[in-house]
Amino acid sequence: MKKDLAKVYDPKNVEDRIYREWLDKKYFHAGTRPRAKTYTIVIPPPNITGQLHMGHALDETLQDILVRWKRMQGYDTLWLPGTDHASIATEKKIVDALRDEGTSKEEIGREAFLERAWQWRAKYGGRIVEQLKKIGCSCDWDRERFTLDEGCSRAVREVFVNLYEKGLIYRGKRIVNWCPHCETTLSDAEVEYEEQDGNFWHIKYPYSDGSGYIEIATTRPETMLGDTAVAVHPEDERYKDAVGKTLILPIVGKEIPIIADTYVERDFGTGAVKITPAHDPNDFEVGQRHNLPVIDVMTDDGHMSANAGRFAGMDRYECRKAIVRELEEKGLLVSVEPMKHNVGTCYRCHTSIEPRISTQWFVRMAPLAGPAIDVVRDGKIKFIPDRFSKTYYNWMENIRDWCISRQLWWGHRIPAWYCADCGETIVSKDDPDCCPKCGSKNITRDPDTLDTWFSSALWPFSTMGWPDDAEDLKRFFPTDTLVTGYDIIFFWVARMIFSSVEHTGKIPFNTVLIHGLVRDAQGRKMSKSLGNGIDPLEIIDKFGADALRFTLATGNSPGNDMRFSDEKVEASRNFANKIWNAARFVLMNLDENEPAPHIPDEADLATPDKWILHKYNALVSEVTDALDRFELGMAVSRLYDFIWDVYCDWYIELCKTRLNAGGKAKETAKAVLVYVMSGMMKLLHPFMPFITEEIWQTLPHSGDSIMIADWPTAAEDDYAAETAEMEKIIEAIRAIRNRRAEMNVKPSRKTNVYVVSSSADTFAAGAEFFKKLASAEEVFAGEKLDVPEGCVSIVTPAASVYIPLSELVDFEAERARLNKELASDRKQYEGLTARLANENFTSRAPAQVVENERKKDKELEAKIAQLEAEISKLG
RNA sequence: GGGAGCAUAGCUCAGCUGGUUAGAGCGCUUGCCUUACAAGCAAGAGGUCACAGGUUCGAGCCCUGUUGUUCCCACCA
Repeated sequence: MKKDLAKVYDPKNVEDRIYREWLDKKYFHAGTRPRAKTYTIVIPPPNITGQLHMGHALDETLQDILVRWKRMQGYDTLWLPGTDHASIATEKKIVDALRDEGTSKEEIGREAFLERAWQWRAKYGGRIVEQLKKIGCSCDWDRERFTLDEGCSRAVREVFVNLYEKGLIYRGKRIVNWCPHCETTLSDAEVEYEEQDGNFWHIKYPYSDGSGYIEIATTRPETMLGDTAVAVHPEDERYKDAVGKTLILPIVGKEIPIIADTYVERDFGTGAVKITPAHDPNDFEVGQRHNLPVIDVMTDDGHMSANAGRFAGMDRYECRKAIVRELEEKGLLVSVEPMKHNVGTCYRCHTSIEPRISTQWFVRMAPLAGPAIDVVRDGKIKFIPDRFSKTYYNWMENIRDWCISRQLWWGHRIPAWYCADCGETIVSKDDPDCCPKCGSKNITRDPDTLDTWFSSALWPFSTMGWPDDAEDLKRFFPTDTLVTGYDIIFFWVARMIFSSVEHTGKIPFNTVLIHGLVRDAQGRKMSKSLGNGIDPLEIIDKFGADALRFTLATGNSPGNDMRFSDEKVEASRNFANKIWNAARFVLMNLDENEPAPHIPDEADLATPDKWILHKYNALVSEVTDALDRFELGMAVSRLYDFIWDVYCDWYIELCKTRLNAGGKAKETAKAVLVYVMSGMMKLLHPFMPFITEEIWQTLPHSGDSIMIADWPTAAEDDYAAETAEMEKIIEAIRAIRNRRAEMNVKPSRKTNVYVVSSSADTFAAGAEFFKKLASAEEVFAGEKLDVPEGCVSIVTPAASVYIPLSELVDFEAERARLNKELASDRKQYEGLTARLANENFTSRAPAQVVENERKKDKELEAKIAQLEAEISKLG
């Protein structure tokens, strides 16, 4: 047995070695307990472009805690890992690389481009996986998946074709969110709104007949090049006679009608709205109602198109300036009103979105949303905390059709072909070689790919072999817990739910554990642009993975953000070190060939043993209950308190005398120390896997790894009486220390201790503890006792304690102190007595509560009597 | 415009279904190198639980309102 452990715990000597052992022994592998119940988590697949950031670290830590805990409870546990192809982000990396090489994706062509992307994935896609391993993730790496691998791709195609055949996927011309930088559409969820300073330009639109003008206001003057009408409210008195007349569109010079539509708000702006059907969703609808022409004045990359006439080729913002300048020159600009407004931006590159007419593929959401709402409403899927179900309902109930086609190459290519001869659209699971309608070979495949989130939406079942009736799917699907941040509910969680319900007829998971964001020490979001991100790997390097995990688990309550700072990790590191040293202490008292952890014969147990076992049993149920409720932060802080305050600060100290004494007493103390320490390590293992394994392996143990050890179960004990006795002693020791500290008595100065108490036997039996922990020379205990003159008196509910320090006693101060304590106790006693006299309280409060109050009342009564006696002794 | 969260010690936060005198970490004060640990030990100071009402025998916790703050959704050009 290895006992010469270093004084300071060094994670670097431990973590990688232990992780490798776990891997070698295949402990992460699922499916090895065929008769056990399953517990399954699928990882939220990190992007292959990604570097592990603090958000991942939190997310993975929480998942690993759950998975390790369930594994120890005997479940056949699967944590399925994998990565996401992240179409936009990855494509951008490749495009950038090509640009640096002086070429472009168009130049090298689709096939070569995809080859590059796969190379890129091979090179960098594994990086994040290695980083997950550093934090100790117990994923089943044999089942690692990728959203663009063969199986996932087959599922995507199956789903697309099924939905198309059911009429739930359609192709249509709609206003979409267009990112001019990424040059693709985005779904509504992928647009982030930012408040920006802008202007409200008021412009004159003259009547064609020369009878004056209508004033309109716009925040995007460049779009006027695509105006095809001006709309007013049908009941607006001001424009009653204008409807039906025409205006001359300034700069363009073309005639446009004035139409009436209830969409217009009379009270806003001038009450007249320019209608640009190609660049605004509302205008598009107005245009549909009034059969207006649709003129797209922009290009894919945010420049003005040929439809913009002489402005063609100009950047959209340059064009805006040019238009305003020209309006001003022509005297058509009435005013410029500065205003803040929300501008939609691309969630990847934060370029302003251009609403734009386009023919795209959409998922019809209304029929999918209903059943997806029901499974949450019926309690089949639970959000933790529950308030996020409201967020979910709100989104699902108001959802619009989902634009799923992307003008990208890296992704799942849409399985649709168009026949050049008859115009047929062919959507098929297998690539067709001719048009099934007219037989023409002249068919071309849609060039677009699908939204990345379309494939992630299938993740819980596409990774397990669906649509086949695969073994894993049968055994591990539906999964159990999904752990993710609240920022991703719409993108992913909601879409997994409706996809799974639609395609498998089952819920994808029963519980969604939502966590918040990890912020910096000032509470700011960690971001690249702010440069305030903290690299988890650096933290691991500096403090160890266990310390990082402990910090993330401790600071976290479901759904809430947390602040991260080095100081917090330091505290966690110190805790790891504390455990390490406690283990060192236990180990240095052990002999060769100690038996495996066990509880000694009850007859041999000393009071502190029964006390710690009683508290340990309570701990086991508290920790397990907290985990059952997904209160991981609660569970881990209970462990922290027990290990540090109960086991280290008290139990170890209480054992020292017996350990020195040797013999049977030592054997018993050792056994209980080992038993409780081993149990604590098991309870802590999900949170701090490395150090607990290292210590568990060093302690006597049975089995090969703490990872597959049995999760402790709380034993029934009847040690309540001994526990109460021990607490009396501890209380008295604390009181003595307190008095000595107040009087500045050095620990090295020993004094006799006299304890007068009705529980004198308890204190007599605890004499060794007073000697060891309260600087006692000799301990005298009795129900009545001859106490020397000139003692300091210390009153606890259970005892009056006297220590002869006459020369140090300031009798005036002593009297004042006792009186102060008496006053405070009396006040409390009166409150209690009043409460107990209240019929309303005694009859309505639970019996247990009343009982506790009575007990407390009696204790206080006794203590007050003692204090009064002491005061009168002082004269 | 709609919805949600937060407000507890100097700082960061716990406080589980309402039940003694509200806790922790960090910081601060005092004393200790007590043969596991100075990344430690012992003791201590510090809070009218944002504010105002209400329900209750009892409220940090439940209800109503107010203030401050953060976030999400919607997007009147």
